[in-house]
Amino acid sequence: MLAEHRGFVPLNRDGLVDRVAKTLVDAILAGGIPPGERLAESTIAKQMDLSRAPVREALRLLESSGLVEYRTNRGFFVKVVSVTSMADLYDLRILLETAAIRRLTEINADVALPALRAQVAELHRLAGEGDDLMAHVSADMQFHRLICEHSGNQRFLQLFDQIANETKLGLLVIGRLYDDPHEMAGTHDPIVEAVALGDANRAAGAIDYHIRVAKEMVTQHFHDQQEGKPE
Amino acid sequence: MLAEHRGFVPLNRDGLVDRVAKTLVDAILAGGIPPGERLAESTIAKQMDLSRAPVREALRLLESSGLVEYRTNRGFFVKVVSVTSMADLYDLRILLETAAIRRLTEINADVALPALRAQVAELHRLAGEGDDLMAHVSADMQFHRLICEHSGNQRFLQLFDQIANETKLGLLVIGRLYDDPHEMAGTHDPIVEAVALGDANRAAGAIDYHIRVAKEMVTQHFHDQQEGKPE
DNA sequence: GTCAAGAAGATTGTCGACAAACGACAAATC
DNA sequence: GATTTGTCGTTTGTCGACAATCTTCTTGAC
Repeated sequence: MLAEHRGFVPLNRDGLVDRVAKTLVDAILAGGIPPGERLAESTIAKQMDLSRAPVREALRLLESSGLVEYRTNRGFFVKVVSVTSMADLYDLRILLETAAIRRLTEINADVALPALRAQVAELHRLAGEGDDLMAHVSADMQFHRLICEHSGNQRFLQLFDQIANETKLGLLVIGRLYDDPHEMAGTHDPIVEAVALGDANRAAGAIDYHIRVAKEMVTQHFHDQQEGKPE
Repeated sequence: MLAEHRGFVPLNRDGLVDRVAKTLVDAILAGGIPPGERLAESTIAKQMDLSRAPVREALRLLESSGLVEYRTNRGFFVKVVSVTSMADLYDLRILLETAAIRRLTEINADVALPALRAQVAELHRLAGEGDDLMAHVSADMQFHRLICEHSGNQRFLQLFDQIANETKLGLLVIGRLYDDPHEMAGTHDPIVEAVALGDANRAAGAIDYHIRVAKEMVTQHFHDQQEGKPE
């Protein structure tokens, strides 16, 4: 009953809001909609050939995952990522993931270890494959998600999912962190090894270091960019 | 109850969704709507004398603060608090607040200390005042909120606000944790003292202990209740 | 008496329309 | 010329109606 002409229209009636949200997330993360850009409800609705109601709800969803900002009577905007917001985000991730991997190592290592190893293998496979930035970032995040998933605390995973998209956005705004994707994949090895040894402290230290390095690179890139174009 | 039709103040229509949300939060936390209860949009809309649209948005807001659960095609329900969800929540709070108070002590103690002291004084004042459970819980949470607020990481505060209402809901479902409200107020003293000394480790240890004790009491209460009525 | 299929009722999902608010630009005032 | 005021087009805010879906109750077969 709904026409499927235009653009990238998802068209099963089931879970429409979720599909609209996903479409928007993909568009934002693909760089199709730059940070700061306004997201007019009627424009999106027209493009997807549906009414504003589901679009509005989808945008509210994106808001709670931090990709989008809402201002009363002004509408939704793609969130602008600043160096401090990214630094704060990485500090939170350090908290979350060190705690998660501690628990994982202590109570769930045998189940989690194969999954982590498989994901690292996937990272190396992708590294040999090509240089699809989005794919590398997603696979990296999936590794970190696995850690939260197997932490035994559902809320850890929930929190991770809440901040994952924003992290991705930050990484994609920056571009490439590592010149060699194999090097990036390799930075995960010490974490897995520590888990394999059953050494929770070492695992926590390894992931702390891993994320801390990433944070430094990210903040460095931001400073470079700001100097590059001081507007 | 609401829907100010009398008088001439229809200009105050600004932030309607927020006001609806607040009304609902108050109702839930006051126990007016028990956990598991369905929140029918049209019923609420009728009671507040407005249409379903703003009600729906308000409910989505509550969802992101964890007070309410949404199921596709079934609607919104007041979230049922379980012993594991509460335990997970308290573990997350331990993570968050130990880190927050570390940072506070190291970089912001002089500004934060007066605020913390004032809040403890307020706790004691309320303890002498009477036994309004909701007031005690709110004042307690405000103390913990101050810690996140002065942590220097905006995201810590954001996360705290996200889980604060759910914590309150859990506490109110249980009822009273401490027999003597003065005792409850007193448990905050070691935290403030450690901050005053500028000892971040000690402060972190103090709040870790503080929250851990609360967690034990909460889980204990839940187990007692479940035994009481095994359904 | 139990169970399944289906009708009836209630609730959510989506829509198009209108009202209110905002932002930009033109006109008026000093 | 600078500031204020007025107007207009665009976008969000809210609404009532209808379609799709779920729940409950009825009915009938076994």
